Amino acid sequence: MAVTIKDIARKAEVSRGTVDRVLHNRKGVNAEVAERVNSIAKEMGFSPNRAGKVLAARKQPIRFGCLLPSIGNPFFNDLIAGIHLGEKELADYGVSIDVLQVKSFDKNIHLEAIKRLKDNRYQGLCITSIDVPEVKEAIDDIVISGLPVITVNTDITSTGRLCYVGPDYTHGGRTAAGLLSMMNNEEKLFILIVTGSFHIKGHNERIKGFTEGLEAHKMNFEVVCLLESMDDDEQAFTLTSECLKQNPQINCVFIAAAGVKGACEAIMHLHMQDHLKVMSFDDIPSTKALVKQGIISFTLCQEPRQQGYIAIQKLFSHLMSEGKTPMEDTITKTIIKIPENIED
Amino acid sequence: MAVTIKDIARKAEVSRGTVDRVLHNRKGVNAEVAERVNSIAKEMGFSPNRAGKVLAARKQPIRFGCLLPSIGNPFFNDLIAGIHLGEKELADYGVSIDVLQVKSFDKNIHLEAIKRLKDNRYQGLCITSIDVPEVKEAIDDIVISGLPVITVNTDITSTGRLCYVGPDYTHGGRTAAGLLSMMNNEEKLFILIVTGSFHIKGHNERIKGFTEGLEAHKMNFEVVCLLESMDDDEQAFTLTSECLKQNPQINCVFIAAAGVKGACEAIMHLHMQDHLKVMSFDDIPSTKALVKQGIISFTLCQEPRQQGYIAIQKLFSHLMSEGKTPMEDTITKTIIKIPENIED
DNA sequence: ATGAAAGCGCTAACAG
DNA sequence: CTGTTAGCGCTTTCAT
Repeated sequence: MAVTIKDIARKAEVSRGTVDRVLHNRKGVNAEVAERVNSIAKEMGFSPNRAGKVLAARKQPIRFGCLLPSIGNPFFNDLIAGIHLGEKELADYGVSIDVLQVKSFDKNIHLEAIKRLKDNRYQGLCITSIDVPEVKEAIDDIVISGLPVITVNTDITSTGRLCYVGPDYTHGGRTAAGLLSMMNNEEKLFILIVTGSFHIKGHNERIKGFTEGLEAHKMNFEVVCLLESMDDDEQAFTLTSECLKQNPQINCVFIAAAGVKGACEAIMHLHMQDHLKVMSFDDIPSTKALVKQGIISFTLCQEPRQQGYIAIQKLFSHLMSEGKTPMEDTITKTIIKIPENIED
Repeated sequence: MAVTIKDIARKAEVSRGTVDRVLHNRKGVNAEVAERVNSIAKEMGFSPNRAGKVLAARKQPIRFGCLLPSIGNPFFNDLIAGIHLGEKELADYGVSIDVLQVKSFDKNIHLEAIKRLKDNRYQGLCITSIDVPEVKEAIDDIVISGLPVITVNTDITSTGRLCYVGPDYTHGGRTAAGLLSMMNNEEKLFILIVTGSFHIKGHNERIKGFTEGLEAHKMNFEVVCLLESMDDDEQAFTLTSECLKQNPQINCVFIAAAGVKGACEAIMHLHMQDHLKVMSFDDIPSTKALVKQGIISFTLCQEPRQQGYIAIQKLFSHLMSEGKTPMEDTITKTIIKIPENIED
């Protein structure tokens, strides 16, 4: 049977209340007593019982807040589903979650949203934002005020955030290169890269991983064009169409971000799908359909649902352990999807 | 705030004890009262609070038993790790787990092990066994006695088991065919299939999925040999060596079960690795190494860790909800692993 | 500064 | 047949 607060109290010859005070570093305990209780607790290997904590805490339910740039971006649907799964599983423990959705990556919108979350007195935050100095400052501000913050999907580096939960973008790019190298029969690759934005680190890392991977495999390749779709399908359609027309030698399209549907429509419009190997990321419904149709050879996913779910679980764990256990980053897997396993 | 037993008691004008009795279908309650309480509970949307249940149940800790044919089969290491992860997460709720490991698939050994589990008064069982009549009977026997049973990794069909947690073997084979079709440049495939046992359904389903998948892709192929390794590396080595020597036209090896290392050693011995596409299942350490070396083109994994973890979580959920929520099967994903993402 | 007691939701034991 | 009570581990409040 696990050791409880009562056991410690008995051994230390104090009351349960005192033990509780010591364990939470609350003021008003004699230093010697505190020392004694602490060492006994450690010695006995005490770890608080979740069920007990949760039950006692029911009077003040736990609330988490999330910030996601998810408006107009179906990728986040699965991530949000993961968040809600976590909420459901923790409902018995009094946890409820608010998701604040914003549109795109405008710095001021994000700063304002973060401020709103801060003012809303949550017990924990879960944030996908942009890695710029102002946001970093805002995050650190929150962390200093004692509120735990987990970054999701996109890290915000060098801040006091608890941990990061999300993909390794470079790894995704490298995996695409690895698969492509297995599929290619020594003919030279003329590659069109369609990225989302030159200013988003994850997109750049995917491209870097991809080209580095091709080099590592000693592939004979040339990047013919590098287009910026601004994660917009129309933009992707227009730019891809033009590029393909002007560069008929292209035999491979690497879509590093959103705009998958637009780029693929351009390809289909020009009836080039049979002569092109197309790779993409994520599996939003339109991408799924394109994989099933065989337009896209494969798409790489990075467990969006798990990202949301794990982030919530970690916030809760952190609260339960009062931050005494260090939090490690969780890097989600790179999942290869082809027509056969896209529905998994 | 969620509705509690107390709320129901007040509304039904009975005591909490009575409500508890009704909710657990215990004898000794006036039929009319029971009816009233039940309808009020339903109406108010009552669902028992886990934390409360768990705390109250601490006097009689929960014990689960598992049966795995894991001795000498490293595949099960990850599955066991998943079981222990579940145990760790539920430790606060008084859950502990015994894993009974047996060697191979001998019917009598399994029957005896199942008997031992039954006699051991667990609150739930998690079983990987063989789908034969005697085992079915033994399982049904246990289920009838009121003990929930979940089948893991290999289903035991048409029994009263709660649900199955594990892969879809056919799907795995079909995915292998899909990937192979993407990698192949129209030359005819001469295929050697190395299976584990002709009597294990999962192995047969993988082969069926594979050949059906190749047909669906209109691949030009011929199965030259079909070998039975008995999941043994030495056996696999010997048979594969002979077959490859006698059939030099073979350019593709499909390893449907264990024996991966043996088969690959035969290939390397004959220096044929550069002329063969090799596919396998699972990612035990030796298989991982072979993928990284490039001997195996890809290996397909079916989330062994998740299988163990989910099975335990489901058993616990079932206990917590007193079996009032129906349990659905969980089919694990088919994960494609190539050198770049094998460590994920 | 510390102890005592109540209560979170649920179940089990006892009392009628 | 049903109500009452105690207690699981923990936190909080009140009393000392």
